[in-house]
Amino acid sequence: MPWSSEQKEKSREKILDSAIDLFSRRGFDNVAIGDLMQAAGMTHGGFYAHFGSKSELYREAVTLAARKSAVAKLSAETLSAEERLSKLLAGYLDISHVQQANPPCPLAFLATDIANRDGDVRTAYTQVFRRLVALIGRQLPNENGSRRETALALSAMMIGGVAVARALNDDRSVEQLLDACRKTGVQMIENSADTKKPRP
Amino acid sequence: MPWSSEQKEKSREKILDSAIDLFSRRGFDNVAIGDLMQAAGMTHGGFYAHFGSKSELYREAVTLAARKSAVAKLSAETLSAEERLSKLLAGYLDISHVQQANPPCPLAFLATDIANRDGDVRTAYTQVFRRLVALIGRQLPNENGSRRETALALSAMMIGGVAVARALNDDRSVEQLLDACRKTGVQMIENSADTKKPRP
DNA sequence: GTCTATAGAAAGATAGAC
DNA sequence: GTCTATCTTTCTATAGAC
Repeated sequence: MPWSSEQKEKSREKILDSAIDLFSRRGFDNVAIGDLMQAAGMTHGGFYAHFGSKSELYREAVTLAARKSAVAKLSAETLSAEERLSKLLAGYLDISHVQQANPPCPLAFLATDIANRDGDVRTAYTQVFRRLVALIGRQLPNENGSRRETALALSAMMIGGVAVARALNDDRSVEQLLDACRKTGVQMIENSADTKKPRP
Repeated sequence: MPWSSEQKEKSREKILDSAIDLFSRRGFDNVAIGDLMQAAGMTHGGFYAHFGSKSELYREAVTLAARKSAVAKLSAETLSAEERLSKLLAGYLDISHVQQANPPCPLAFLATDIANRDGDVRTAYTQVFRRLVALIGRQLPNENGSRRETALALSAMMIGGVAVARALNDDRSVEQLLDACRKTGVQMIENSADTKKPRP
């Protein structure tokens, strides 16, 4: 790649990184192109050399955020299924994730924000969600046919837990919520291992 | 109440109803005062005779939405604990709720939207969340000490399920997600009834 | 209390210099 | 490719007539 193109690619990545951070933190509407570009070390005029519109950037940012999130990193590590699930639960439902210390999961940080838009961003979100469900499903024990069901419900609880925690105004409630979701998540995984039979 | 004040109260309620509907549908930033007032049958100039600012209306709308939601209505009906829980799960995680056919639950529709703001709106959201958790907790069997834990996790799953469903672009995925959350919710309630003992 | 009109600010997108 | 400057639209909030 020639030097000029290499520089362009670097700028583009900087914009995307700023976008992931700022969109997650404030939502689509509360981030101006000027904010994004300033965070990327440029001025607002240069934006359109990289992206056709703010919405287009949003779509790309959602997809990239998923690839950069702690969840994705976990999928690369060599771990047993149990370990991976347990790390996923603990890491996702952690206060540091809620406070966006780690690269955030767009599913939780942008859920209702994306519901308010149309078109490509929602398709991107849907793909990211499907991937999370599939990842969780693969780690679950497969003694019965409810793996996908458990994976879906577990995903909803994790995403909901973090999304709600971010909206709450009270630190104690946040900790209790995260803790409850972690513990219940473990139980859901254990129950998924049992074959389904009527209770004694 | 004199007639004039009575009329004012009626207008105020119309604005609040429009606010609940439109904020839930589009989020805070994508609703203009003009939209709200038009939906309420007035023009934008009259808004400030009723509310000091758009944010103030948002706070009031969140609280009122909780009181008007299907969840609140359920708490008034005379039902057994099991029936109430089962109706709550089924009604909340229903496609008609996701599509906002019923009065929507602000916890699910506004979660990340509210996380992006500060101050009073988040306090209102926190209160509404606490009330949902308390309502669910009261219906759960109390054989062990995990009622609050289950109530928190169940709330997170319900809210997350609806919030994610709203963002998804694919009807089949939405139905599967809602179905999985309903079924898993029932299991969580059943497990909560068991005393906690090591599995055989 | 509700209307029309408007002030004032912000933001998305474009133009043109370098 | 990035800059500054600007066009244009949109929106919150206010002013003043009725």
